Amino acid sequence: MARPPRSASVDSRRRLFEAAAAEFAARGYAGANVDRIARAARLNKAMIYYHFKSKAALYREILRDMFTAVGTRVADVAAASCTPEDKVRAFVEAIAAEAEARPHFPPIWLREIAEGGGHLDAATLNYARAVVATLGRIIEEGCRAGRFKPAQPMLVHGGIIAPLMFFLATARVRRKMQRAGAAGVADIPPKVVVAHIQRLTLAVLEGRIA
Amino acid sequence: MARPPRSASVDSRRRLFEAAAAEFAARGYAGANVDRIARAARLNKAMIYYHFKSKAALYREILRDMFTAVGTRVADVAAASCTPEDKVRAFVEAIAAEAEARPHFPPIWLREIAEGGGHLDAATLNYARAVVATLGRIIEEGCRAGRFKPAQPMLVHGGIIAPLMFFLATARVRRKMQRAGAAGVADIPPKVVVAHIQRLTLAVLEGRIA
DNA sequence: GTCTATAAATAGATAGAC
DNA sequence: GTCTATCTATTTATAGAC
Repeated sequence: MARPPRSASVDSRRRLFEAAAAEFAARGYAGANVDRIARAARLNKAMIYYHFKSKAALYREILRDMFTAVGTRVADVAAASCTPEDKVRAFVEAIAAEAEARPHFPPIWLREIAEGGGHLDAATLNYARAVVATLGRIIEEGCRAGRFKPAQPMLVHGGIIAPLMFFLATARVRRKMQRAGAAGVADIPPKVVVAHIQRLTLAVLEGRIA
Repeated sequence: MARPPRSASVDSRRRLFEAAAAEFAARGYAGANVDRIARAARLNKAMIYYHFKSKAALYREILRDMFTAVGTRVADVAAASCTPEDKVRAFVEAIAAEAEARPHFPPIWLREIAEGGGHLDAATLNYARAVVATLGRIIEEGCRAGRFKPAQPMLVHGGIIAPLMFFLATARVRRKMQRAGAAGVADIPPKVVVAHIQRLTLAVLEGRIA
């Protein structure tokens, strides 16, 4: 006996959300086309305006989803009871995991950086801010424990997310370059990148790179 | 006695090029508006089509200018006669210098990454490829001299340009976050970032981060 | 070389039927 | 909730005068 089907609209809303995320990732906010989004979701334009207020509102919802997911996840990391070193590793791992769960995440994040955060409303900007602040607290804790040297949280944060987003977002271009003849450019598994960034970050925090 | 004025069109072409670079950096390819570009250059739309074939061709020319500038500059670095360590430092410095000379450079580069290099024609893609290859040769040289451990050129390259573009491109967002209350987020001078990345890269190549 | 005016296409948003 | 049809604004691109 089949379970009573949930309202079809819940599903169509989710399909539109997914399709929109993919479209915004591939073409950016301005380049995205609501008609194409609707068709990718096997629906039509009008349904976007039924479920969302506008193209801009739809985009903001995707941004909020992204940044709140990362924000709450790293907050959990900071609250855990383990060494500062493990928290740093978990911090990197957490961002990578959220990014891998959402393939559209890295391109959209990169674009928002390029845009100067023009599409971020105050609340979402706050979540982005909180991520850096969380890392700052982990660093402080490590300093108090005598394991880390003091460091600018923003500098460390950039050192983590920039290469992470770069490698996750460039998988496609790198394959393109590989086909064009560059050797050993494409086959760098995410695991390797994450491990590399974890080691790098700890080396910085422990003052081993001067 | 005034020098005979060069043809006015040379100047108007350059003005359009500059205005276009700024527009593409701020809004991306799709978000850019040829009318706005023309007005920013104190000219009109028709002049864009007089000097350039199309919006797409204009954009491609900006990309080519960017990547050829970096490509030839790092080629000089690799050809210099100095230690591999100094070449690595100069490599980072060279990219930073070209990026600082063109404020539109980091945002556009970030967007191209996000886009998967969709706007890069074969020739320009080749220049991007050449930059990585050049770094690869510097690494090899260091390995032969027994100073570097073998490393994936692409991994090292990403570790350089990702944080570099990130910090140069985020100056604006970071100021926005600072105004919203985050402390010590905005005031990281480019010099500090470059020095940090130079040390980081050398630590990786010398096998000091494992 | 530079301009105005306009053609032609595209895309965000809504009305209204079912 | 979902669709078709359409309105309206925007925008790339060109024609043609000066």
